[in-house]
Amino acid sequence: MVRTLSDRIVTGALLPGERLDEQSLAAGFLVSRTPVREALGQLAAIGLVERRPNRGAIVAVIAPDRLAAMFDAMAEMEGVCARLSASRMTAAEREELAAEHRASKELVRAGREDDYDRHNAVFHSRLYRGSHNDFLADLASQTRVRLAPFRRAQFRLDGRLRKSWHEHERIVEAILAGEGERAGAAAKAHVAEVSQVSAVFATPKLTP
Amino acid sequence: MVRTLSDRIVTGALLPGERLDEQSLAAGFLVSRTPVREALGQLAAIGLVERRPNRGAIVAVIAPDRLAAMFDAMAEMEGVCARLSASRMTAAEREELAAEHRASKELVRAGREDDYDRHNAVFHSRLYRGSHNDFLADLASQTRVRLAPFRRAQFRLDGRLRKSWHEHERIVEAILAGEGERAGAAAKAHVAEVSQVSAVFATPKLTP
DNA sequence: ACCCGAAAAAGTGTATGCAATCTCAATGCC
DNA sequence: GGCATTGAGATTGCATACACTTTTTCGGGT
Repeated sequence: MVRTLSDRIVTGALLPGERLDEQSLAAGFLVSRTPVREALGQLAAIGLVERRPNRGAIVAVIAPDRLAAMFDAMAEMEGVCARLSASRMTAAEREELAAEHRASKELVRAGREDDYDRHNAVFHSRLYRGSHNDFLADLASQTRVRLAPFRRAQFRLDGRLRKSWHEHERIVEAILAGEGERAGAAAKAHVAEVSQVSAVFATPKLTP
Repeated sequence: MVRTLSDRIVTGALLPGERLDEQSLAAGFLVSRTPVREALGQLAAIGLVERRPNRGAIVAVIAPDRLAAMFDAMAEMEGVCARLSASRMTAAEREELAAEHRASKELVRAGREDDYDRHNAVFHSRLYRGSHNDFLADLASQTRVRLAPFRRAQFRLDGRLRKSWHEHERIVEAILAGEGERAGAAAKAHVAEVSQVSAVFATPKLTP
């Protein structure tokens, strides 16, 4: 249930600022309000929803400043992960990363945005796991999830798909070459780019 | 109430592995089980307690591997914060940091471990805030809290107080000089040292 | 003496009910 | 006409109750 709600927020089925009424949710999930409340509590702790005392919960709406900070932090974390990946990934991990990256070129050529989005998620996940630090990887994944609502439609932008692929290319090259610093810098630059692009979508659609 | 429980875990009043019985807690706080459950849910989301379905909650007991990963990640995060602090801290922030650091020398000389512990918390907090990235600072603080139960008694060790102060010294020097890379490296080294020292206390006292 | 199994006890997960608080709108006052 | 106020409706927060799972204990058998 936490999973379901989390997905709905991440995929944009629930927009930032949208009200999360306990009763409606309870009715929707065919359970009572108690487990709903518990789920909301957990989502609030994760940071996906915001709980205002006696005033109900809403999908977390993030101030522009904080959003920028989150993207900055994300860039730093991805940089660290990429740097560590360059020195710690096994040969098998490197090959898988490279293979999937090569395969994704076809998605770019065909302009299959949704498929590339899925690939992108896997790519970044590989980067996190490649650090061989599960905690850091979890932290990075979590942050990525929290940013998802604000990064969603970026691939719709003209030429973004191709640019994203080339940025990935630089990261992969550096990792394969075992050059940690360069990989880290490339990953940081990649996220910074995404941050720029995503700023367009940052404005919440509904703020009643 | 989340705060209270969190404090008890961090300060070691509740040890890792210890059982958190909902009824007892409810009785202790003079409330019903419902709010206790909610608090436990939040603490579980933060990672301070572990919830096993139908088997109750315990204070989070962390596997040695994961603990090592957490300290590694902590080192990277502090490194990033220190690097950013070197370039972003205001003159006032730099002065406060340096002033408090200098003042703490007296605590070392007098061997006042508890006071130094408090100073240490403030010092690191300043480092996080100095990054001028609230999200990153929050992330670092949270991780620091989660590690607290395993880092608690480190200052009891012989000479650790003095060593800690000298490590801080290097960080402060680099930040005042505006040398981000050096500050980052010093902070990383500092946490790595703490990690080493804390490994001694990592073994959970009770695993029934 | 040890092990296995069943029943009781303890404890968690969920549902429901009630009190407190907030929202919103209509009304009265300036 | 605009603004504060008050009441009704709606919603959250907490307490209690019950069903279900796990654990413990006690008895019997090997």
